[in-house]
Amino acid sequence: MSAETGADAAETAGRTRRRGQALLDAIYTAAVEEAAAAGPGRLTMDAIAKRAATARSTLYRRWADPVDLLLDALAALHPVEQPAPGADDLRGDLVASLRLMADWAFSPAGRAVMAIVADPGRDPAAVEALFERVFARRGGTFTKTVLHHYAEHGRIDAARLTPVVLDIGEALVTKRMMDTGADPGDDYLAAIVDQAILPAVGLTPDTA
Amino acid sequence: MSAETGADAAETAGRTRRRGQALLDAIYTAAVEEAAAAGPGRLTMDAIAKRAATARSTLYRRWADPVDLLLDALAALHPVEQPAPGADDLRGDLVASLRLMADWAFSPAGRAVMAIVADPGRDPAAVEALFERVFARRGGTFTKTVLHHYAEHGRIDAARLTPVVLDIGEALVTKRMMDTGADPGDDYLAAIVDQAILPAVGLTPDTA
DNA sequence: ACTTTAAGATACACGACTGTAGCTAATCAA
DNA sequence: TTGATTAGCTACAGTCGTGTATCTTAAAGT
Repeated sequence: MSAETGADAAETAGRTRRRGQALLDAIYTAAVEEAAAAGPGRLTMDAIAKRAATARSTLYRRWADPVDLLLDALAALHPVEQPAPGADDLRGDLVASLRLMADWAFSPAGRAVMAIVADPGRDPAAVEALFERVFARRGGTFTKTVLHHYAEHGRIDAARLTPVVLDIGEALVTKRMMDTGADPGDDYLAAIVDQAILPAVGLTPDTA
Repeated sequence: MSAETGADAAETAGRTRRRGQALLDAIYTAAVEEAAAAGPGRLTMDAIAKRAATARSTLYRRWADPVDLLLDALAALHPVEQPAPGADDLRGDLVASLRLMADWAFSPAGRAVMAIVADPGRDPAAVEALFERVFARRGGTFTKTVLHHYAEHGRIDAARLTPVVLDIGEALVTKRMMDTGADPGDDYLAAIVDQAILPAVGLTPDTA
């Protein structure tokens, strides 16, 4: 008495029993997808468990509440790709870094993060934990990495790389996504670089 | 048989009966405050009714669900103050318009709107309705009003007032609020104007 | 092989919110 | 004053999520 007529047992769920990392990965993925789909405000242990095809008790053994779980998930998931400023192409590298950011922001993880930080009822401690655990290990923000690289090579004035300037690209991409709900196209990213970032660092698109 | 020993009846609630606009105002205020406190994801008819000191059935007579109610509330509430570009002070007017925006964004209505547009599980139709009903009647965004005013007076090149440039100020204020959770100080608003907006329209803080 | 661990599957009482219904009495318009 | 409207109250069944507590049996470790 084992297999028989049972349904096709979608991807071995139910008959085999996951443990350790495989189980964690499934739970983390489920948590982030659930957060991206419903928003952290509507995130429940129940929904995560269902999506991960596990039992609620399994979740309660490790985490006290859904947000706790979600923070672990965001920290554990594959880190965001890093911009790699390469050739002598400041403008191109900036556009590419914004492309990376937009792709990430549009992923389940990015949408979950955005919803967390925009949540009015957010727990300040949770946001702080999020920044520390998810972003701390990263060198910095997307355009920041690129801008600092070119500042070190003397292409732009390091004195102009203030916190405000380093935020321009990310801020505009974020706002665009909140306004339209869609991924900004490459044309828009290029416009951000040409019309906002480059002027702020004292360059024109031609001289970049 | 009327007053008797009843509790002090906080601000006549319970003994008098509100109708029409007075009741609507109370409900709208409660809805926005509730949304700002809990986030639209956690917004319930029950909580709104409790906060407005009315009965759920009163709400269900008019609205089908909490978001429906919230959209009406945001549309009905006092519109956002308009920036009034005045003297020949572009920089000062820009800072003032960002101050207006920050104050609004930090109000219950602003936080509710921010949470709605950042909600991953948001209903696109709701967001569209929000923009149409709440923002359409306004001339435009905060810095946009100011920038167009000075463009008409020849102070800045109208060709540079692209959608991206018109969004810079609002985007940076929004991001700052999401990052810190606090109202950006006037110093930061001035930095946004000096380091991001003015360079983008082709001016330096001195020439503004 | 045997033992230990813990995933998975129940079941349970509890609370919160839902949507509907019915009643009463306050408010308004005639 | 009279009648129509409807705010405010109460109750209800139903659903969903919560934590906790079992029990079984796979999947490790020895």
